[in-house]
Amino acid sequence: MIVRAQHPADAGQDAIDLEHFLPYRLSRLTNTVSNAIAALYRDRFGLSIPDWRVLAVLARFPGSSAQDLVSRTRMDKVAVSRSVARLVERGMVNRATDEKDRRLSRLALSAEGSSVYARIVPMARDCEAALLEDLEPKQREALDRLLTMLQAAADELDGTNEK
Amino acid sequence: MIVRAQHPADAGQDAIDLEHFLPYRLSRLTNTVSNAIAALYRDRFGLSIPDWRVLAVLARFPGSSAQDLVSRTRMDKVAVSRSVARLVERGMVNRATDEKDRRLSRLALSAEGSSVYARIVPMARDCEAALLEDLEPKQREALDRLLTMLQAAADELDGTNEK
DNA sequence: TCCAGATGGTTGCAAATGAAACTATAGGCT
DNA sequence: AGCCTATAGTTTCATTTGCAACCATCTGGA
Repeated sequence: MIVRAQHPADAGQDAIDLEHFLPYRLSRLTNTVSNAIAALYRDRFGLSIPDWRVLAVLARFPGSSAQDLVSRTRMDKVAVSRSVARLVERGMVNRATDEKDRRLSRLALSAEGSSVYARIVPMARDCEAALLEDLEPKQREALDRLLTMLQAAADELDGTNEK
Repeated sequence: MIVRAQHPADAGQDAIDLEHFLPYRLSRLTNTVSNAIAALYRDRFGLSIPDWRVLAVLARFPGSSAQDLVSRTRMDKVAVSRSVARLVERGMVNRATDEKDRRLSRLALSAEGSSVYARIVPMARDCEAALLEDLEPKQREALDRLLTMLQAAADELDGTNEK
């Protein structure tokens, strides 16, 4: 059934059109991308996005502590703790207590973890490539700069609202 | 305490640096922005972001059905149902059963809802303005185009992965 | 040495989210 | 009319998430 189209209220400057509202557009884009990618990791490897992020950091920075993961991924420390627990449980990550400071664990990919990671990387790259496919090199540079600036502005926003 | 920096693994092309990985950057940016905005709505008006989205659509398209809200906001229909229930409960939205098709409700802002909406709009605009502050007009246009292209590519991705 | 406060990490609980089942109404087909 | 399927919307349940409280360990100063 076709739902009758509604007449836009003529609210002029006093209304916001979500379709053109930057935060909404960002949110929609991110959700679409994240869902597509999450499906990929989940279906093939039973990994969530947080899991994948942990793997990615450990591949690049073996021996990271949970705290290192928090700062590198910007994930919540609880999310990190749980991802790590899952991955250790599944034999993808090895955990060893640091001898110097017994509060922290040194984490690294196991052979199994490295193997899974190596199989995911091309998929992740393909995803990114598909997103950027229609952008010319100049546009990609522009995107890079814009994202950096927006993130800085957002950090600012977040900081000032906080109190 | 300063955590000892880890040596990046020299994995060359086989590793992904999250900091430069587009889906991750998008996700991070969106989270930062959403959190900042959510805090704003929540603290002042006890509204969640889904609530705010429903208000925004109803302000522009009074008489929308729940289904209209779903297609306009891209929210899940369950989320819409719950937001609407909350807002009706709190007297911000009026619900009336459509006479022609008694399955659907016609929704609209109440006076109270309009008033809250009117008070939020400037805050939302300020947020957006703060994000765009440092961008020149040309850059804003570029951003607009890029977001449109990325969303199209992401929709594509989502569609192809689906099966 | 010993205590107070800071830091690393986990656990418990409550709220948010999503998929699927369910109710109610509509509309087409025989 | 009587049935079958589709649509609108809600409810239920299981999973995810985030905050806060918590335990263990470390560090610096009296």
